[in-house]
Amino acid sequence: MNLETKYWHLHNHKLMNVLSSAELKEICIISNFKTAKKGEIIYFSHDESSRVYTLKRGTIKIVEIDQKGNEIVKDILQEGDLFGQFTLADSNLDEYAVAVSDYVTCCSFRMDDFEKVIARNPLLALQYTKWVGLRLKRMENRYANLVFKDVRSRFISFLQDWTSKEGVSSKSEVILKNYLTHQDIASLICSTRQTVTTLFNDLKEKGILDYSRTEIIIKNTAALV
Amino acid sequence: MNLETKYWHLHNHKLMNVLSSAELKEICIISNFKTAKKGEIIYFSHDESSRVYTLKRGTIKIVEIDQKGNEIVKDILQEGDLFGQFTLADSNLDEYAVAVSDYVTCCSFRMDDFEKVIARNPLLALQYTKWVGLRLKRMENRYANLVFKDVRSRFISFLQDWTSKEGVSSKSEVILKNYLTHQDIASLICSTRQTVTTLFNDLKEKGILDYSRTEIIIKNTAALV
DNA sequence: TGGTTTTGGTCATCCAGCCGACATTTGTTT
DNA sequence: AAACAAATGTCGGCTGGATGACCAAAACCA
Repeated sequence: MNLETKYWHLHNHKLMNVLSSAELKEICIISNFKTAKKGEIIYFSHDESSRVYTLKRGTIKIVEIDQKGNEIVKDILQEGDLFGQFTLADSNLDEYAVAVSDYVTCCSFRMDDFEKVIARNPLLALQYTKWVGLRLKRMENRYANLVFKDVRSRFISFLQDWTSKEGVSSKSEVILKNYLTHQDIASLICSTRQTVTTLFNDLKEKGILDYSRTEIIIKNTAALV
Repeated sequence: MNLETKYWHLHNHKLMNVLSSAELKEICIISNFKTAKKGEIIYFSHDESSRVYTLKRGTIKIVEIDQKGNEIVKDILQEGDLFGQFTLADSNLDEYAVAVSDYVTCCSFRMDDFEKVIARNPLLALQYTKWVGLRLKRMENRYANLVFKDVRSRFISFLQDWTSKEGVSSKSEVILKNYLTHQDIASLICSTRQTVTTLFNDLKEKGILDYSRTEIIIKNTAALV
């Protein structure tokens, strides 16, 4: 089982199990709910004091900005994921979260409160620690990808990951609901819009996939190597 | 205070404080001590079951290897740092640790045992999570650096970080004990040996620094921008 | 329904920095 | 001290993929 898959399982089961315990409900009373439509900004790291968010529904992207205003899409998150100041450490990088789908719902609470609950609940602490550890591993993976692989390989691993997470099999094909623009994908794999477009068309010509603005159909999963 | 500095303080004070508590001593009884000379490999991620190491003395480098055998220097660690399987999650990347200085001493314990202690000591868990969180932030920083900055800027930030961590002021200069080869530095900033050499000589010509195999003298800290 | 914005498609240009190749210097071994 | 190994210097050629420019197609909106 690869790392991404593990991550998926973990955040969807283990952490959420603990998070839905009585202790967490206590937090959720003091928590805020927020809803957003496509394109709306849900959170901006400089706006407020440390908060953690859980994504209840929908898809969002986390965008990171450096001092000079350059942006990269750092992550695409789905139901069950955590975001915000969850590392308990602040940084010199800003980030914000934007709704990518409609009907995004999330719930947030103050890190202080979360910390208190953690301090009283060792199992949650352990779970949470593991969760942060996985995030670190994921990041290390991305870093290694960027260092070792060329754009084409990064693009293909990206498609593979995406497929294994959200792909829906149908006959011999796998279908992905596409809520990302070429620009988004480019940013995730650290490339440019134009290059991503070219790669898509290249794979299309080779009969490996088909795509439109709304969906991506992987026709030949095996050839995606 | 910048991220690197915070990290420095944290790992040198907060975590170590907790780690030296009674609970940790308990772990340390079942722990192994290891010593190594320059060039010796201390740990290899595939060799053994999950262990965590604390570096008691000396300097080591962590080298990461991907499936194809490519290597990058992931980190340079000093006294007080943790390494090994500390994320509680395994990965598809291998890594090993090599002594960079002589007289490296470290102590290791099984992750299982550490987990047990964490499960009984929520405060330690919190502290530990913060520590992992900092590592994550550091990694995110490196990633952003790689994406946004060119080699020259990365080289310069590297020197700045190094200086702020280990620089010794003397008159108007700052002296760094140099235990890294150009190859090591290249790998840390994701470049090549040749480029690093060129950059060193460029800064030397501009009167910003002087260097030999044993030390680096930053003559003009301000110009290092 | 027509105009405006966003996204996708294609191409020619260009350059940072990698790569290979080789020389020189420093350190280490026997 | 000779022989060897490791680290540093230097250079020219080469290329992946960024950049900018411009157009076409969808999607959105008034």
